Amino acid sequence: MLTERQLLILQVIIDDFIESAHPVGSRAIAKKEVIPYSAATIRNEMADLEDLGFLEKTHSSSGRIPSEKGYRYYVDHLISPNILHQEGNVIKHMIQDGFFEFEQIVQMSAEVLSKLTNYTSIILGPEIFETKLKQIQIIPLSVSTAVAILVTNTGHVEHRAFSIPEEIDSSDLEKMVNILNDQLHGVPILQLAEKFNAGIEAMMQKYVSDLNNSYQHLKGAFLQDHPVKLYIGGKSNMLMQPEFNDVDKIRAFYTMIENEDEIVNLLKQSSEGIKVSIGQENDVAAIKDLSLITAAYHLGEGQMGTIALLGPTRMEYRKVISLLSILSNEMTDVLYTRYKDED
Amino acid sequence: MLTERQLLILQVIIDDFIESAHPVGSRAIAKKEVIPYSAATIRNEMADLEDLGFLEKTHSSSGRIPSEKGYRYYVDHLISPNILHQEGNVIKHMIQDGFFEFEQIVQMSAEVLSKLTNYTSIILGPEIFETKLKQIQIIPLSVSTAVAILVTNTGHVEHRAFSIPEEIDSSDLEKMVNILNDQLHGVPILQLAEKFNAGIEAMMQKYVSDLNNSYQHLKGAFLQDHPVKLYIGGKSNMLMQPEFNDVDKIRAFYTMIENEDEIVNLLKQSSEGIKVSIGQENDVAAIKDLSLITAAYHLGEGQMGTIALLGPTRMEYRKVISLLSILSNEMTDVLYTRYKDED
DNA sequence: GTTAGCACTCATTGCTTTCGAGTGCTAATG
DNA sequence: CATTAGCACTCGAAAGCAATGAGTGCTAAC
Repeated sequence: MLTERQLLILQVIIDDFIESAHPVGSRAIAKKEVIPYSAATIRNEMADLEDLGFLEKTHSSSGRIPSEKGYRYYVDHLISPNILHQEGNVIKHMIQDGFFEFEQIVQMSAEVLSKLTNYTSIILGPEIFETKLKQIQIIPLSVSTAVAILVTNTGHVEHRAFSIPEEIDSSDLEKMVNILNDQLHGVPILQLAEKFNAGIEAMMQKYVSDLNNSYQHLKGAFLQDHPVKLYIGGKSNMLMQPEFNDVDKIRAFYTMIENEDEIVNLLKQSSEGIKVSIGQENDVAAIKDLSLITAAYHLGEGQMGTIALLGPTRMEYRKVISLLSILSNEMTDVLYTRYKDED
Repeated sequence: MLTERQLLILQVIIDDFIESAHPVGSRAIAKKEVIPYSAATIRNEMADLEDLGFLEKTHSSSGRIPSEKGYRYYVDHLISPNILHQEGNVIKHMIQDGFFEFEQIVQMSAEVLSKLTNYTSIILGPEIFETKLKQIQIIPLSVSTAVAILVTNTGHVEHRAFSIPEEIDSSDLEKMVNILNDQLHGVPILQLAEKFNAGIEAMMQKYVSDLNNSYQHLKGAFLQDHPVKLYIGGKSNMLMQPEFNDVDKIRAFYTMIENEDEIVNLLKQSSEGIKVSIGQENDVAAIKDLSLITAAYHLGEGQMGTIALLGPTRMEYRKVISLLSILSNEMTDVLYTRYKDED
C-alpha cells in the first residue's frame, strides 16, 4: 500500500509529465509548493515508486516518467473528476441547439471533442439497427432507374439508386410502396430483412399485376448494407503531440486511423459507462502505445454507439474523462427525449 | 533551342529522378542503354542544361535534379501520353458498372485515383446547382419535426430535418408539397431560391388554409446551403513520398489538406481540359512545393466539377496525366448519356 | 526520518575526421 | 572539333570524440 506522501508525489509527477512531456526530476518536484520535502527525499520516494512499478526511467540517469501501471493507478485513484463548467456548457449548447438530425449532432460532437482536447475523437454509430422505420419512398429518375429512400424515426435518411425493369408501371410502383409503408412502419431496421422475406411478397402479388423481378430490385435497394457510420475528428491533432515527432510513428498512426474496419471492431466491444484503456491494455496492436477512452451513449434502452478519444498514453485523463462523461450524458439525454416516445 | 542530345539527356535525367528521388549523376546517365556518350560528355551537357535553367544542383558537387522550369519543359514537350490499358480498364469498369448515384461514382473515383497513383486525389463537385430538381418530399417525424428531402435528376439526395409549427395539419402539408412539386419539377437547383421567392407563396395561400409561418420553415429547409462536395482520397499517401520525411512538412501538408475552403477555391478556378501547375506556379502558398494536376468533367454543356491530383513536384506526370484524361472523359461520358435527356 | 554532499551516468551538443559520390577543368585522342 | 580520360576539388553524410549538464544513488551528517 502506498503512503500518503507517495500518493502525493506520484500524482504530482504524473500531472507534471502530462503537461510537459519531459521526464521529471527530483529537483523540479521538490520545488513545487505542495511538496515540503527536499530533492533527496523525493529521490528516495521516486526510487521506491519505481520499484513498485509506477514510475520508469528513460535511461539510467534520467528523470522519471509514469509507467502504464502508474497511469492506471492515477486514473483509478488519483483523479477526482473535475468540473468543466466552461467546456460543459459548450457541449450542452451545441447539442441542445438547433440540430434535428442525429448525424449532425454526432458529427459536430466529434469535431468539438477533438478541438477541446487536441486528441483524435472517434464516434461510432448511431447503430441504425436499433432505430425504427418511419417511411419509405421511391422516386423514379428515368424509365429504368429510381432512387429508394428510407427515413427512420431519428431523422436518418438512407438512399440508394437502383434499376427498375422498364415494363413496370408507375401505379404499380406506387402500390408497392404503399404496401411497404403499411407493413413496415415502425419496424426496427434490424428486422427489415426478415419482414421483407416474410409475407410481404405474397401480399403484393394480390394487388400488383405484374410483379416479376421488380420486387427483387426493390428488396435489394432497401436491404443494402447499412454501414456502421464512423466519425473521426482531429486526425491531425496527433501531429502536434510531441510523442509524434517521428515520421514512422506518424505513418503507423495514419495507416491505423484510416483502416475503418479495425476501428469499428475496436469500439464495438465497448461496454457500459466510461472505459479507459492504457497502452498495452489495448487489444489492438496498432494502438498499444496510445490510450483510448470510450463512453457509450444510448437511445432509450438499446445501446446505440460509442464516443471515444484516442491520444498518447500521456493524456489529460482528467479532462478527457469529464468531457466524455458530459457528452455521453447529453447525447443520451437528447436522444431519449427527442425520439423515445415518438414511433 | 535545345539540341536533340540535350533533349534526350534532360528526359532521361527527369525520368530517373522521378523514379528514384535521388539527384542523378553523370556516371549513372552514361551507363543507360539509350545513352552512347561518356560521363564526361554528359557532364558538359548537364552544365549547359543547368545554365539554361532546366537542372539544379542540391549542393556544389551533387548530381542534378530537375528545376521547376525543367519539369515544365518536360511536361510540355517530353512526355508522350502513354497508353495505360491496364489502369484505363480499371477506371472504365468502375465507372460503367453498377453505380447509379453520382456521388458514389465520384467517391470511388477519388479512391481509385489515389490508389493507382499513390498521390492525393481531390474531386470537386458535382456542382449541384447545374442539376435539376426531380422531386420534393416531406416526411413528418413527430408533431413538431419533419425531414425535407430533395431529389435531383442525377440521383442526388439532400435532406434536412426542420421544425414545424404544431398547429399545421398534415393534409395542408401534403398540399404544400404537391404545389411545390408541381411548380418546381425540372427547375435547376440554382434557381430554387428565386422560384421560392416568386409566385409560390401566393399560390399556396389559395389552397392552404392556415399558412402562417410554416412556409418560412419549409423554405428554410429547402434553401439550405448546398455545400460544395469535396472528396479527398489518399491523404496518407503523401507520407510515403520521400519528400515528406520531415515532420514539419507533414504538418504543413495536413494543415493545408484539412482546410477545405482553401482547396475548394484552389480547384474552382480550374479551366477546360487538363492543367498542370508545378511548384511556384501554384497560386496558393501552401502548395508551392507541390504539383497539382487538374482536369474538368462535364454534364452536357455546363461544367460540373474538377478532378485533381496533388503530389510532390517530382511527380509521375506521364501516368497522372493519362489517368486524369481517361477518368475525366469517362465521367463526362457516363454523366452525359445517363442524365442528359432525362429531365 | 530527512537532507546535504558528492561521485557517477548518460543523452545531447558541437567539433573533427573520414569517406565517397560527383563535379569542373585540362589535356589527350580519333 | 567533338569526345573522352584523368585528376584535383567540393561537400554532404556518417562516425568518432570531448564537453556539458541534468539527474541519479549512496553515504554520512543532522
